[in-house]
Amino acid sequence: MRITRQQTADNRNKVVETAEKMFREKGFAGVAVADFMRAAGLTHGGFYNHFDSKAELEAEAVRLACANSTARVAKIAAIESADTRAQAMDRFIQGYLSPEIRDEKSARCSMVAYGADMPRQSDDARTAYAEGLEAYIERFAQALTPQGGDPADHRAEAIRTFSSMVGALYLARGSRDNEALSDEILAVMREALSRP
Amino acid sequence: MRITRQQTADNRNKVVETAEKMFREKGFAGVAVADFMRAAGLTHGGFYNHFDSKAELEAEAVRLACANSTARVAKIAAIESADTRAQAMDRFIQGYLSPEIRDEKSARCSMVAYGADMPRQSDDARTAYAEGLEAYIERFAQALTPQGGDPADHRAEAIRTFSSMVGALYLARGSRDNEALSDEILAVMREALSRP
DNA sequence: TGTACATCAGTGAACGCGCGTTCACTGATGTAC
DNA sequence: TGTACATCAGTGAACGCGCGTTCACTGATGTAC
Repeated sequence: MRITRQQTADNRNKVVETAEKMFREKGFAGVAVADFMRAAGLTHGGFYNHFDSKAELEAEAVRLACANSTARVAKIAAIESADTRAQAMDRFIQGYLSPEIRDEKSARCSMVAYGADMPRQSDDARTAYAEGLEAYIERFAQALTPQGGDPADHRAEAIRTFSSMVGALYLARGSRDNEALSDEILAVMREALSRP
Repeated sequence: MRITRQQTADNRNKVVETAEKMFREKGFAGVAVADFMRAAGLTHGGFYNHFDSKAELEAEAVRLACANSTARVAKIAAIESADTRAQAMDRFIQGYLSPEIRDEKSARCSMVAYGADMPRQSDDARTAYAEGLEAYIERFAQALTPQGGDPADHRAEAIRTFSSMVGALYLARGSRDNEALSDEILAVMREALSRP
């Protein structure tokens, strides 16, 4: 039963978006082709009309996830007023380190979600991650730059800040069984990174 | 062919140690029972004389890895002279953030190696990780404490420092395809965390 | 201390399951005229 | 615009492989006497 070109394109997007979210929750190996196809409202056989292999989709999922994360920071970087921008950035960082974000099943941050698997992923996926991180840090630096400043001067600050955030969220997510410790890590880092 | 009790115990240890190292390189799912048994010089059938399941071994691997990592920091914390201790800690941190450690196939730091998989591991493994991290941070705080100081006062500093280290190593390992970026992240954090 | 038997760690074939991928088929869309 | 046929996305059964786990067997060690 052939469908319209539009429907075909929509289906493909739906598959990528659905799989991407599931990968962030259960990892690449934890989600079968049949799983995300079913979740996208399709059957597994048709997958290969859109992709050569599951690995190809995984790379595309990384690209999409990085683009989404970068877009979120870019939105902050685009704020005109330096004060408003700094406030938005502070909210972003404090939110990033909140128990709510930690407790989401699908790791919200693509860099946290996918970093661990990169050494075992395809060249394509690894390149997507590395390029995505570069773009992300660049936007992050812009978002941290005061009115009229040069983002290049704030790149090291972006790296320091974002590394701390990633490490804290990573450890907090990994040690959720010890709630006191996990909460403590987040609280210490929220305080350390709060921008008064 | 029955073997001596000593040999039995040795074999079991060999299996745990071998598997633990392989898990850090390829992840739990990336190493089959037959793989690590062969690497340990045995055949796969005998595995179940020592463990109920692969999951049980995974939990034991996490326990061992955390104990090893904590022991390394404990060794520094045990140094009497505050100056020597501070120097050792500085070397440890600078080494942790070196390209050499990043480029090792098996992530050296247990917390980095296993954190990402914890949300999908058994209760047993998750508890081992969470308890291991608590012990690690406690030792880390001791190692950072100057002569006669109270480690409790340095716990927040330990969390800040270690979170930064973990985030930087994690991102650097994930973005190795972009060598300039990966090196830059490590360099920025070595500088930020150097203790003059 | 010596003997006879029970124990049990190691072996490797086999089982069953899940997964990625293939394939023949369907039928509505897209296109040539 | 209407008709006839080709295309191709979707379907679901089937294939082949790898993996965790089981099992019958082996034979040296451990133990009871």
